[in-house]
Amino acid sequence: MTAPTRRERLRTAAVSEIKDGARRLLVSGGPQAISLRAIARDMGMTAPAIYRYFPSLDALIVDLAGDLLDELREHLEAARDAAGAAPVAQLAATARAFRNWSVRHPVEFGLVFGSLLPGVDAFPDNCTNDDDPGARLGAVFVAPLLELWHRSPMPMPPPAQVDHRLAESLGPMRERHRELPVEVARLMLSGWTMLYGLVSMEVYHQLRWAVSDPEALFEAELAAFLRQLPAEPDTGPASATGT
Amino acid sequence: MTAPTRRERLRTAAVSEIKDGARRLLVSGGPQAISLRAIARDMGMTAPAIYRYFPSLDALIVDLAGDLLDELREHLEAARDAAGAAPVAQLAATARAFRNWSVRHPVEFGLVFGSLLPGVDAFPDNCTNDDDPGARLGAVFVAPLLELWHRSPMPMPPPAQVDHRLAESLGPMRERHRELPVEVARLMLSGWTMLYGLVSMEVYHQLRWAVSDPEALFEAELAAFLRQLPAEPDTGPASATGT
DNA sequence: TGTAATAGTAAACGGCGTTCACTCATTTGA
DNA sequence: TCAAATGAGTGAACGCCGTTTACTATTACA
Repeated sequence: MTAPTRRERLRTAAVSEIKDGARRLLVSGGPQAISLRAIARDMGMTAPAIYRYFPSLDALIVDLAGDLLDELREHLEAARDAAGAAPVAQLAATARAFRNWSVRHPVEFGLVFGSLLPGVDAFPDNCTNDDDPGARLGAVFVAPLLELWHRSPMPMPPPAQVDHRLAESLGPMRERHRELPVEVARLMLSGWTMLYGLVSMEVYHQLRWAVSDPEALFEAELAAFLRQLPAEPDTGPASATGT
Repeated sequence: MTAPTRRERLRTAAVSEIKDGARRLLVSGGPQAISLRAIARDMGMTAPAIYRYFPSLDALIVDLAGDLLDELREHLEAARDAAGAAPVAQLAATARAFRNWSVRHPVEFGLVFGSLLPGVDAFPDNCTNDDDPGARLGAVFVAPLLELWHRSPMPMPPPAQVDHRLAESLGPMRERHRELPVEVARLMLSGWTMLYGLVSMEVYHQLRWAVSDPEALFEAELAAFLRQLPAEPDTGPASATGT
């Protein structure tokens, strides 16, 4: 069970070579440019050979999208872990990392988050599945917010102020993260919406009519969001979110 | 100059028949399903004939996207005009109309706002061109906000609180709408980002992990945004935003 | 009435996803 | 050890696709 057989090694190597080729095509020519024949050509193979590894082109693209999502999540987690123990600093670092990756990988961003994937309804309707792109990324943001809440739950708006209908609607999220207060859930979703919207518009060049420096807008909105959070109690002398 | 010639009538009829076919294919099978051959087949023609009307498939799709954007804008303007004269009610109606159209036309939404269009960098980089999708829609929201400001400019945060770098970055937007105060610009962008992000995620099914009733979240965020605005001074007896 | 522009066709080129029948090397098990 | 089974890869073919080219009617106009 431990050592992969020779066949298995070759197989995984082929799979990743296929995905590498697909990503290269994606980056250079957009999602439309991904073609089995081109991938096979780059590998010195014929197109039907790829069907030994993926049942269809769409399946390959969905698989690639999943990999990209993992890559993004690891990027975020690395930034969070490098930001120290203060939840607010972690949140800021994660948000900045999300923007950085997206701006640097616009086509990949479009594949993961943009429109409904080529194969009609791609990312499945698993309401309660961890494979959801939003869910897996959301979790990275939920953790620091939740810790912040545990440290000083005061300054959040009281539950009564959260609309009853909204509170009921937050069910799926609070099932996933047990003991997540409604106010924290609402705050998290509000911040995530802002982040997602801002980065989407920047990546798709839909902010150029309004703003010449998208990073300035991003930093302003990020600061406005962090201002809603309680100050950290025990971080020590200078809680630099700095620069 | 006034009456279009017979040829012109036939031509515009053919153009709109082509676009109708393209949209039908778009709705039923996504952007990938739009093909010149299928359109021509539906029209009882051959594919090359379409080249008399559009220089390429990509050009046709870009043109269609422009039409969809106009349709959306007219939908918003109709909702705004039906909401009475109160700017806050107009804003609320416009935002709800944006969500309604998008949810009812998810594929069209994806074509207009999603990812970078099929033909690489589709919507051109006209920083100062009115054809920008964000710009044309943004204008619908700017007007009521600006009028609200003129009625009672008090409750906005003072200009000093708006970051200097952000203020400079808002140049393009403020050139387009003359005499638009920085605070109003910032508030408008903040609301538009929220609206765009929320609707995008709902349309692309990226909220299902968190929320069972997206409309509840939408209404909550909309209410939170409107709460930032000053109360209207002179609307009369009951300024019902109601139902 | 004759000429120029216009709308359309048929055929062809190259590219695409996918299927099918086939070969060949590798692994497996008696 | 040797035969059977499995896996990887090929080549040909089918039916799509966008686009170009040469060609034919039809319409508009002077």
